[in-house]
Amino acid sequence: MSRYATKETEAKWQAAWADQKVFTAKIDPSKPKYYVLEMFPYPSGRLHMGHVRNYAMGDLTARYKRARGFNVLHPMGWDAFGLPAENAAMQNKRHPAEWTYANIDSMRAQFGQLGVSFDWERELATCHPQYFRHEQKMFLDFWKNGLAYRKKSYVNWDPVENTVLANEQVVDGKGWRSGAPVERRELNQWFLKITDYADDLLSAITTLDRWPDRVRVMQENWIGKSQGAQLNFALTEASRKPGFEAVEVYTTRPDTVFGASFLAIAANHPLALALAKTDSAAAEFIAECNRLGTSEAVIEQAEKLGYRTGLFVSNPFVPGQELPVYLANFVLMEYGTGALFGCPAHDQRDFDFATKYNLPIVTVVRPREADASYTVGTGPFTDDGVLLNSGFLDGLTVAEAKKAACEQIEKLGIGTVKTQYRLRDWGVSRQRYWGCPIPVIHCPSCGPVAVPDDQLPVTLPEDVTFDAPGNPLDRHPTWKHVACPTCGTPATRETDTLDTFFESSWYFLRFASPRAEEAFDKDAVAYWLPVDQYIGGVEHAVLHLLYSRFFTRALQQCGYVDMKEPFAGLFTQGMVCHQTYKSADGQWLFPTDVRQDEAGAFIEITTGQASTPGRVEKMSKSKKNVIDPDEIIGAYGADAARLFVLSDSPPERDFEWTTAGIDGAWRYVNRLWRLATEPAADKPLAAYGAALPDKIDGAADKLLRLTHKTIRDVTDGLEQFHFNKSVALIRELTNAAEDLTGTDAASAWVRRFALVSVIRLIAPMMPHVTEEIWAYLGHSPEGMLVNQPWPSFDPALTVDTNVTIALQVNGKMRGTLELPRDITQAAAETAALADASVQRALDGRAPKKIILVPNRLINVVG
RNA sequence: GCGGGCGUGGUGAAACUGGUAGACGCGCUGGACUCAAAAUCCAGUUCCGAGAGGAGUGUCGGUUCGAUUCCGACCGCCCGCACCA
Repeated sequence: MSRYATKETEAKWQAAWADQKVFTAKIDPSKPKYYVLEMFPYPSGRLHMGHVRNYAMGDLTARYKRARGFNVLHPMGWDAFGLPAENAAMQNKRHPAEWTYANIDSMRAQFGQLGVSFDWERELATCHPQYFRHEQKMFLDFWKNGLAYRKKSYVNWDPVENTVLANEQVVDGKGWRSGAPVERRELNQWFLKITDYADDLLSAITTLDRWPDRVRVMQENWIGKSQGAQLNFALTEASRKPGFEAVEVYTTRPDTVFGASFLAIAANHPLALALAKTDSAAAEFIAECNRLGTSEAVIEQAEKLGYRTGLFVSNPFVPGQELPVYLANFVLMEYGTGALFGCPAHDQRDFDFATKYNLPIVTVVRPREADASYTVGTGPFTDDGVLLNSGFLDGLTVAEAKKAACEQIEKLGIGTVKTQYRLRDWGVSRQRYWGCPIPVIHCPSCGPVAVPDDQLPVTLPEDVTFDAPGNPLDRHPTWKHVACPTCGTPATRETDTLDTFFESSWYFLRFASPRAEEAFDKDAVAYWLPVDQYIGGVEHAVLHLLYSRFFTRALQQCGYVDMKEPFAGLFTQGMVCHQTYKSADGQWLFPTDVRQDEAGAFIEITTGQASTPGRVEKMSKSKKNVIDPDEIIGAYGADAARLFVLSDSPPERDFEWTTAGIDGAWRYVNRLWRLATEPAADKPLAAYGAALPDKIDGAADKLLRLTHKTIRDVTDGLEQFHFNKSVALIRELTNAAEDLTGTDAASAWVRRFALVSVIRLIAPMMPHVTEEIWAYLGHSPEGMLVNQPWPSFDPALTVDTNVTIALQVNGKMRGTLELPRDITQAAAETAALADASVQRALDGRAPKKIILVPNRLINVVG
């Protein structure tokens, strides 16, 4: 029995596709275009199984759409800036560029072995000056158009590393590498004005009808629109300070102003800072808050604390009522006005605060069914209800009272109706070397000045060291010292680089014309964009996808492109998981370090000791539950690996890698190969080009009809991203083709038709073995399988002449009947009542009613 | 707490708008081939029951001739958001 030779065959076809430039995309206005894009990878050096799954799906889509007659664009590039390169530089004394480009080379080779249909002529790497020179221009254009600005902002500062940390890099309030407590520090940072587009980004979500609901919901939550009022609480005479007449607060519950019992302001609120100058206890409290860091997880865990300032404000709705002003560690300067009023009776947090500091709790909303004597008890009442103890609002519902309160606020001239967003402007400054330099020069007399066009790109100096903490750009002896482009006096370059989300916010546009002198060739963008199908992990549901949506709008505003939504269709695939194992002393073990003994117990191979199997979790280096794609491709070939990751689970769900699963896929590859090359004596295949037999009936006719049905259903499955169902249908057809015996011409012809249909349907998943079988079966004169159109089906042959109908009595299954299609009610009744099991179940009773669902079932009610 | 999703054999999962639950795969059991093993092939595999038959899609209830599917209550799991004023 011959085994299919994966290595030689896969390499052969990969070379053939490349030689004929099969996947090179060219603009062709006569054909409909289809842009398939998988999120481009960070060049870590090796593909992991998550990549294999992601790119198997993208490649399937690209190859399928090509066969359907689309002009497909399927490019690949590298998200090449980022921290790991700097970490590697520190550990291995290798320059980040050298390390990155070497990684790109090895990953490109791995993609080649997988047989993914990329157009490599469009390859780009974001760390290349020919890429980021456009990005620097964009940044400057954003600045000119008011979409980029500089402001002081609080960051997570690692005092040992001398750098800013992202929130994810802060673990338990400490730097992930240094272990030093993270500080809140105020730095001058560049921001992009994503908030300008908050409302548009939110309302346009409804147009993204080919995006998963959950991603749309996540973006809605992230933008976090709320409607409310901004209003002033005047400071009492005794509390006034120069420049502070009142405290402005934001509220979504203007209906509860009558129930206010305190004001709370952020520790870094201007009033708090003014107060700190004369009040050392307040200054102490503020310093304590700043030690907390800015990570939301940290803030959440911290105890809610207040400091009573001794200042008072007047309640604008209750003449004469004075409310104490607190500094509070839970009030965020970044949201609203950095100040709020507390209404303990109708808000959980305010209730807790009031209880802790013994503040009054005034009930101003009662449940509809309660009477006017209602007061809140052990907790706040936060539902809808009716107002009381609230002067002109009494008797109104919450919604009516909000409206009335807002009108009153505007009439009194103390505030306005205000829509607020949770979304904040995008901070893009990073104190890092391996990123795109921000093309700005700081001049002592002119301030920040744009680097002139003819001096772009600003490139990174290569002679840098990573042996000291902090930013190598900042401590480089010469790089930052330049003359001011405006006045010529000595000035310094901006030493921060851009957040790497910047590069990934426009690469999908650059792919349309990757070698164009301008950032974008207008015709190419007009033809290829938007991306028809974007595929990637759900972990990018908010940041990358929201930034890209904003960026496209910003580019439109600056005249670069004429569109605002970059991704028409989005698919988020699940993670690749694997069982974890621990050794006897509690260390993680690689799956390859563990075997099972005869009894099924897990044994650590090197020590012979028992190993404990743990949960099935996302493959990660730290838990060692990883499988190296190279080893799998070496042992089983790319086709088996691709088939397995597509066949076992719905693509949006997590996928568990198992040895048994890849074995099963491997068996199928070989089975197909044998069916084509060594058919059994009683199961011959017709010769290439054999004429359609005059008569096909019996079992051969059934297989013929099943083949047409399968072509229809597999196509539907692929259109809907139900890859696992399509695989199941193809395997079913394979089984049926193998089950048909007979050496007659009709059987041989149909058997061949079924088998050829199988390889054509599964070719987008397993492109190599199917190409080989196609050639083996004599189709070479028609050209390669990769260039064949998608198989079509004959609707007339997707229905059977006879159908199997379920037979029920009172809704319970009593058997099945083989009947001609579309029989009449009368014929169905006769057939059903003649059935022995129906008579037994009726037990002599007369049928009251007989329900016929055409070609499906007959239900006798009796 | 708010929002979204999910719960089906030993296991990954199918079942279109209510109409034969468990397709397809994995595993397992038995058999064939083999000196033997691997590979391959054949048969079986939801549970109880020898059988007829009965039960069964997280739990309880409802609608219906008929419910994995629709409605109500509950239990459990996953994901996102959250001192957001």
